[in-house]
Order: sequence, then C-alpha cells, then structure tokens
Amino acid sequence: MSREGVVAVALRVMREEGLERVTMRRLAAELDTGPASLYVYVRNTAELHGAMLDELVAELDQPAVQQGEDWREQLIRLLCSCTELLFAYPSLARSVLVLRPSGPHYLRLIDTILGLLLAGDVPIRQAAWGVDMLLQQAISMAAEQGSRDEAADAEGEERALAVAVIEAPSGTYPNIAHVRDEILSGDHEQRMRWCFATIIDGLCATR
Amino acid sequence: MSREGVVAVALRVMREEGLERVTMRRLAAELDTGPASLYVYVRNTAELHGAMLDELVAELDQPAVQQGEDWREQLIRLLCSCTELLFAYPSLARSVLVLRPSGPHYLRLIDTILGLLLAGDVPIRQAAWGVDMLLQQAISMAAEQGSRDEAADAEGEERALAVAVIEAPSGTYPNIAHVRDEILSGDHEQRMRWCFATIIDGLCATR
DNA sequence: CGATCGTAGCGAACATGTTCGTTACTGGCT
DNA sequence: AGCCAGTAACGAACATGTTCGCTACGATCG
Repeated sequence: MSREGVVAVALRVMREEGLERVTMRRLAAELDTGPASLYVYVRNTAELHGAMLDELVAELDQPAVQQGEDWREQLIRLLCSCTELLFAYPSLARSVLVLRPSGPHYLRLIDTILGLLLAGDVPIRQAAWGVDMLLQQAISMAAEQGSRDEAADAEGEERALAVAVIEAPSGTYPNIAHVRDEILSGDHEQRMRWCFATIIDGLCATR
Repeated sequence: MSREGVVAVALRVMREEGLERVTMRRLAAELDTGPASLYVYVRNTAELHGAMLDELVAELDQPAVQQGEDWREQLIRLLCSCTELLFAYPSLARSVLVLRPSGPHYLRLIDTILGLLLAGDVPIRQAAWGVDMLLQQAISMAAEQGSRDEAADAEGEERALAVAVIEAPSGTYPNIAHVRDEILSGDHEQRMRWCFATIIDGLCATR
C-alpha cells in the first residue's frame, strides 16, 4: 500500500468504469481499508487526479527533438497526441483543467515542448510563457470536445452554448448571427490543429 | 422566490464570504427553505455558478465598437477587464473554467469580441474560432493568478508547479532550467496583455 | 534500555451535492 | 362542478470528500 499503489488502482478503475467511479471510498474498498487511510498518500482528490494524469502522460511517447525535421509539425503532433490521450477521459481533463500538474512526466512534457519552441528560434520569454498556453489549450480542448460524446446525462449542459448560439436572434447579437455557420464548423481534428497553429503563429510573430 | 432571487442571494453571499460559503444548504437557509427546493430554479451547482458569472459579466461595461480607435487595444482592454473582474472571485473562475457559459450577458460579450475581431478584418472563421480561445484564456488566467493570493490553505497546491520548476535539475530538464528565469517573470498585468496579444497575433497571421 | 515523537492506519463523524417520493396548489379542460 | 396535469416546495435519504481523534508501531534520541 503506497502512493503508487493507490494511483495504479485509481487508473485501473478509471479505465474500466470511468473517472466517476473513482471515489475515495471505492479505492479504499478496493484496497480493503477505509477512506481516511488514503489521505496518507494523497492530499486530496485533486492531487490524486494530477498523479493519474502524470501516469497517463508517461505513456506518451515523446520523440527526441529532431533537428532536421520541421519543429512546428513535430510540436503540433505532440500536442495533438496529448489532447487525444485525454479524449478517452474527458472528466479527467476537466478535473486537471483547474490544476497545475507538476509530476515528473508532466515536467518532461514541458521540457520537450520548450525544446521544440527553442529549436524554432522562438525567443526565450515567449517560449517560456507560451508553454502554459499550449498545454492549457490542449487540456481544455479535451475537456470540451471529449465531454460531447460522454455520458448521455450531460448532453444538454455544455451544448447549451451551442444551442444558444444557434438560436441567437440576429437583432440582439448581430455578430454571432453573422458567424453562426463558421462557429460550429470543422471537426475536432481540424480545430485542434488550427488552435495550436494559431498560438504558435502568435508566438513567432515579431511585434 | 425565483431563479433571479436565488442567484442574487448567491452573489451576495459570495461577495460577503466567498464562493466557498455559497452552498446549496446555505442558500436554502438564507431563503428559509430546504436544499431541494432550489433545484426547481437551478439544475445544479455548475449552472448556478454559470448564472452568477453571467450576472457579473452584466456589470462589465462594453463600449460599442469604435470604428476609429485601435480595435486591438480595445479588445485587449475588454479582455483584461474580464480577467480582472474574475480576479476578485478566483474560485468562481475555476468553477466556470469547466463550463460553457451561455447566459445573455455572456453572449453579449461574445458578440462584442466578435465585432472587434471582424472590425480588425480578421477572417470570419478565425474570428469565430478565436473567441473561444480568448475567453478561455481570460477565465483561465483569473483562475490561476487569482488563486495565488486566495485562501492561505491552498498556497502550496498550485504553486507546486512553480516549486517544481525552480528545483528542476538541469540535468533531467535542461530546457526548463534554461528558461527558469523567464518562466516566472513579469507581473500578471504584463502576462495578461501578452497572452491576449499573442493569440490576436496568431489570429491575424496569414499562414 | 527506555522514553518520545512522528507517521501509518483507521473508524466515526460532519458538511456537502443531489435525488426520490410526496404534498399542496393552480391553471385549464371536459 | 369535477378532474387532471404540471409545477413549486420540501423532508428524508444517499453517496461523496474530508477531518478528527484514536491506536499501534518503529525509529531516534537521551
């Protein structure tokens, strides 16, 4: 019984039954103990989720920076694979969104992204500040897109914005009405790549 | 007793004692009833928070798009005021981060931002997709920065990343070590403006 | 060798979000 | 008038996260 053990059980339960079933009591039962015992290894649920993410990120293969290849394409590929990794567990993405993960594998990810940006001659400060934006964007996209096809009970919740946008009267919200067709266009693959590319463009732009 | 009434009480309690105190039971007690009664007007806590945000956004003054003025500066100012509005209630920002707000005032905000982007000749699709990024960024910055000086109990939680970054051994994470000084530099005012400017640059970039 | 202290471990408890089943009431339909 | 359907309202209940206080034990120090 250790922190690693708790996280491992948590991951297993999540893979089998979803994050919703990963409760302290459930984990405790799985480990033949009471809920309070888990707090020795994990400060709270948020930290547990962070640890779970870190373990997931570990499975991500991060190819070493290839000097010859196009760094932009490499970076976008990496970010896309992050997002897709979280697509399978949208509720974990939502949970991690309000976190600032700091596990070793997550740090490795940050380091790799930084390396790619620096390889692209992005100025140091812009690179440093940009990593956060890129990762936040990746997690955020997983949280949004993934929850779309998740549990049927939440279908009307986040889609409320989409509905509101579609029904927005052109008198009150002229601009929304004007872009109505564009705002919901594109599949997530396209939007994902576009979002990352946009931020990277912004980071490269010499203002 | 109505939805507006519930939201009003919730806002008052939040202003006086913080969002943590805004519990269903507390609101119910404030309205001399039981917790279950609130669910007639509000689907769940998330929706309540969304409604609270919408009310806050209503207080934001959104100047009509001034054709003559610099649209970029106007847009950045607007986004900054959004972020600062949420600075006072970081936990609300965190809660809203996983939401897709869709209240009337929030739609108005979206419409205004869209107007500014279109006024800047940003292509329609880029504008439509960009609004989300900008608002997500605004809320996210409030959630992160604001929680820094919030309740003292959470001090070590989100700062864990900062600590990890500072202590990152340069052997394992060379790039992090390389940008260490830059990654924590700048006050939130600077970073805020920089983030928005970066995204806008990306939206303008003709790729 | 003995005392002390920090920590694992745990049972019970508390506050919270949410749901269920039930009651009262009000509007409209026959 | 009589009936019905939808809704406000609510009390009780359940599952959850988290904390408190207690026990046991092992290491560390006098």
